Amino acid sequence: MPELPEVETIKRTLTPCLREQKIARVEVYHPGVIAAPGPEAFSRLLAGRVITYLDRRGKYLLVHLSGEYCLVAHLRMTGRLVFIEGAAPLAPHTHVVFSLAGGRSLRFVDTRRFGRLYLAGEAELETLPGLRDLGPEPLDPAFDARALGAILAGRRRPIKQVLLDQRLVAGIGNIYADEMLFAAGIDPRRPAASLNQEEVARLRGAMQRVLEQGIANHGTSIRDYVDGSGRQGSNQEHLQVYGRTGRPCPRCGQPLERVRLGGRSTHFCPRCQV
DNA sequence: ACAATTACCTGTATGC
DNA sequence: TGCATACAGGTAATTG
Repeated sequence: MPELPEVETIKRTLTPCLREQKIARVEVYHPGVIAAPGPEAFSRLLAGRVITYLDRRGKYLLVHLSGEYCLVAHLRMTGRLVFIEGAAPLAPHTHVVFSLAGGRSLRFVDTRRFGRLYLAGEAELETLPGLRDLGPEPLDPAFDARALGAILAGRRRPIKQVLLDQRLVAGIGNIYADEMLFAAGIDPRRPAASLNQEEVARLRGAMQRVLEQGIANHGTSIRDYVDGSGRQGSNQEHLQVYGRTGRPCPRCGQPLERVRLGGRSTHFCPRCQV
């Protein structure tokens, strides 16, 4: 499930394939995945535009286009954006095909159809619901312990739920939230405001380390995630707690536990995380 | 203003 | 074997 490191990896793998490519034609096989504008306008407005560069904001992928337009993608759970070299048959659940020159294409594939594509003018990007209310980028150098402390201050919700709230910090999902709280040695159920200064500093460091490791490993492929070239990442081999209920804690050997927090399964070590 | 809950989706795993 | 059910979870919308 694409979180910040996965979307960053997709951005990096797609960039050399898509830069300066012209979109010749757009086929929409499932209109429901186009959030805005309507599916016909989506195709019509995209045709003929040249991809200038790719960007990421939180879990959103931004494909900047000539003529001050931008294609925005959110892959949610099972969405994939993959670059295809030749005339390969359409994979099941292919909902949109962006045809490029020379038989190449960019394809949006999403089994569960949670993912959404938006086309917007550059000027209206800041007003897109979702993008508009995103919190700061956790890998921004400006995101220091003081910035994190300000976000946590006065919040009584469990720290994990605060980390998952995209309006407070952008890009963190269920897997990396569990991993960074383990790395910081903090119980995911603790009220956010109960963290002292030292714990906030530790968490901020853990957030950056865990996200950077995820990017270095090209993302976590547990079920569906693949990068822009269709390749899996390797970070699933480095997970310490996520999906490891009952197995020994890598630090102390105590069996890892799972609880439900805000409807999400939450994995942690009852001894190391206090 | 904030917090908790539900709808959206389908493939996979599990229980009987 | 076949069927029903649970589960995965990010976000928008809804309810409290």
